[in-house]
Amino acid sequence: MKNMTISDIAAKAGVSKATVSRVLNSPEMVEGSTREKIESIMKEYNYTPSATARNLSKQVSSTVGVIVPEISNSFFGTLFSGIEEITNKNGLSLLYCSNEDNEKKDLMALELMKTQRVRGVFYVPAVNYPAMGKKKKIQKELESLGCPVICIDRDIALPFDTIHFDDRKAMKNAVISLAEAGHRRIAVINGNSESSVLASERYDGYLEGLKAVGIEMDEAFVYQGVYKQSYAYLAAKELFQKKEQPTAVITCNNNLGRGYLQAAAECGTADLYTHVSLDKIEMLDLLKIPHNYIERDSYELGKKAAELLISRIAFPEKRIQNILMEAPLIRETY
Amino acid sequence: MKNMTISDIAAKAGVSKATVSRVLNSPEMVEGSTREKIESIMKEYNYTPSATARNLSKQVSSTVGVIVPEISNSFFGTLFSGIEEITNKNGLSLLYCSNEDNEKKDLMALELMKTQRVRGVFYVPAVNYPAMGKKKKIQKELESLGCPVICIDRDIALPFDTIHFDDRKAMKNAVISLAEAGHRRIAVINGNSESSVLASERYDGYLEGLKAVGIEMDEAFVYQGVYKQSYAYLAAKELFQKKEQPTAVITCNNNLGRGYLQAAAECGTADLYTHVSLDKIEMLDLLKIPHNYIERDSYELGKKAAELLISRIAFPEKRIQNILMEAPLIRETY
DNA sequence: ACCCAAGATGAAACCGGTTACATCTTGGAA
DNA sequence: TTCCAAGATGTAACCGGTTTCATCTTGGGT
Repeated sequence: MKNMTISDIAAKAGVSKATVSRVLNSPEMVEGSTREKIESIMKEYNYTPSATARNLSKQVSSTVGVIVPEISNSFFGTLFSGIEEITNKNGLSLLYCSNEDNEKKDLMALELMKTQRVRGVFYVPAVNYPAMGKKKKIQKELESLGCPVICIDRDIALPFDTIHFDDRKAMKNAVISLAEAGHRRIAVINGNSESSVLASERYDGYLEGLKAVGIEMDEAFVYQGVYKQSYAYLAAKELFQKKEQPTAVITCNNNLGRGYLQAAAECGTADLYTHVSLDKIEMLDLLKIPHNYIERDSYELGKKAAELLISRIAFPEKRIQNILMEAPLIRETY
Repeated sequence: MKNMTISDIAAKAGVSKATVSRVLNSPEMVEGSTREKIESIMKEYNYTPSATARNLSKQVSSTVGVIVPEISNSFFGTLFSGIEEITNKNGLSLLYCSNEDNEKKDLMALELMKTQRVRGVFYVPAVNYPAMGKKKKIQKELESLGCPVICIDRDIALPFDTIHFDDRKAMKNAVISLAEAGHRRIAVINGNSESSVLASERYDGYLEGLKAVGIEMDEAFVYQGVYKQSYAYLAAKELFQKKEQPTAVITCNNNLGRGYLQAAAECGTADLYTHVSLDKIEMLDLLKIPHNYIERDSYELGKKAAELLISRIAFPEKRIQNILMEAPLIRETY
């Protein structure tokens, strides 16, 4: 059964399509009996206006785009839910595209958003942006979108609104807290801080923490690779072999935390080190396994990001905002 | 900077918009030098055609819809990724909407898909469909979408393509396997089988299993409530209090499995019963905690579902398909 | 009774593409 | 040389809405 059009409805009601359009958009302009007649015909034929046509005609879209690395990662899944809660309330639908933490996909995702002429974009940039040339390209692409962009979780220092957690501060706090508990040899397992702003923020926080408590950085305790479980697994295994051992370890995202736990469980040394994980790791609380972590509430992040976009759409000229969210340290084992 | 239109490009190139449209859609129809000129102008001004206009004009959309209960549940997050892999390859973008396992939201989601005039819909129905009236309404709504619909994970017996796991068989197998290992008192924690096809399939599988091995069903061992962690937690606590105890328990989705584990961990009785979980529970493998589960590969489910939609779009008249996927039992503790 | 403003509705242009059809070239066959 | 088919391009209608502007009623003030 083909979809009805506004002309079909107009014909059945014996009015012009302008009138039908009015009952859709400003019903108060249409005289009572006419409106009722049109409404009943719309109901009878189950008519729903086409967003495509409406968007084209109005020159604005009713959908916003979301670009994240991978939705199956619970951090981003939850972020996405938070975004949805707010956009839904504002009558915006969500167009999803992953970038798989990969620059090429990232550009394709932006291209998609552009052809779709979305109203705004939530953008978690692919994690690595080494060369400045790449960054300029992304910036150009973002600007040519012609719509507001909210950079989430990763501040790639572009002239757009951003919102993310204060990872640097959280890392610093974690180090200080560990030091206060007597730890002097604190290892860290992180992503690559030379190619990722995210990783370098975290690393800087680590260094600041060490400095604050007067501990000299020991390269043997610093692992910076990729944000993958497998990398942390290998790093942990290597740590376990060292002649001089750390007494604490900080893992810098949920995948890395899982990799560390995997290695620890395999060696039966789960509590060899005091472990602080950036991002809570699921199931540990249920299993009553004590767990220290830096809590980043990604649902809240999503909600805040969505509110930021809504306000940006309403006030396009307002100056750029950079929102920093607190990520508290939750201590259970030391 | 406003977006360029096809007319702008045509004007700059000194040709008609038809010609520009041709270099976009069938470049071979355009003479070499003309095409190159147009292409270079498009590149220079970073022109990207509007999908909105194209969709309206072509009378087909390039996006497909996905309706799932909640994306933050890893089962659905992974399902979504699987869908994306295939739709991406086929040049389709994804419009997301959650239904929160709630009928009202479900109808709103379908309405959204209709106004967006999507090319097809992946639909995981809200879990409960008690009254036949509600079902008819959903069916009417689905039909009025005017596009292919793939019902995923939950077969609500409507005339659309479906794909889901053979939960009934998997449950039956699990019971038989437990019985063969000597278990006679096998409890089950499930959703409400009177209001959900999903839950009733699982319950029926459980009953078939009992029957196959000649065990009489004992109501004291059957818990059917809602698919929430908190429900399984309470159910498990209650089981633990019983004078006559089961020796094994089957939990019928990942939330219920988690709730059971939570209760068990709290009582320090993690291995009091042999536990089989429908759906693998994350982290247990990493932590080297042995775990029996019915494995449902939701990434694969998503890919298969997407292939089904692609083929349905290509062959609208092909007869309806109902695909059943195997869900193997993974045994580790008995 | 007259006039005008306000209210209801319609006509038509427009949004940015696609496409059927018309027109104009051009080159090769006869 | 003539003629026609094939190839290149343009014209204009169309997709399904929205919106400006014009037209037509109607009722109240004087």
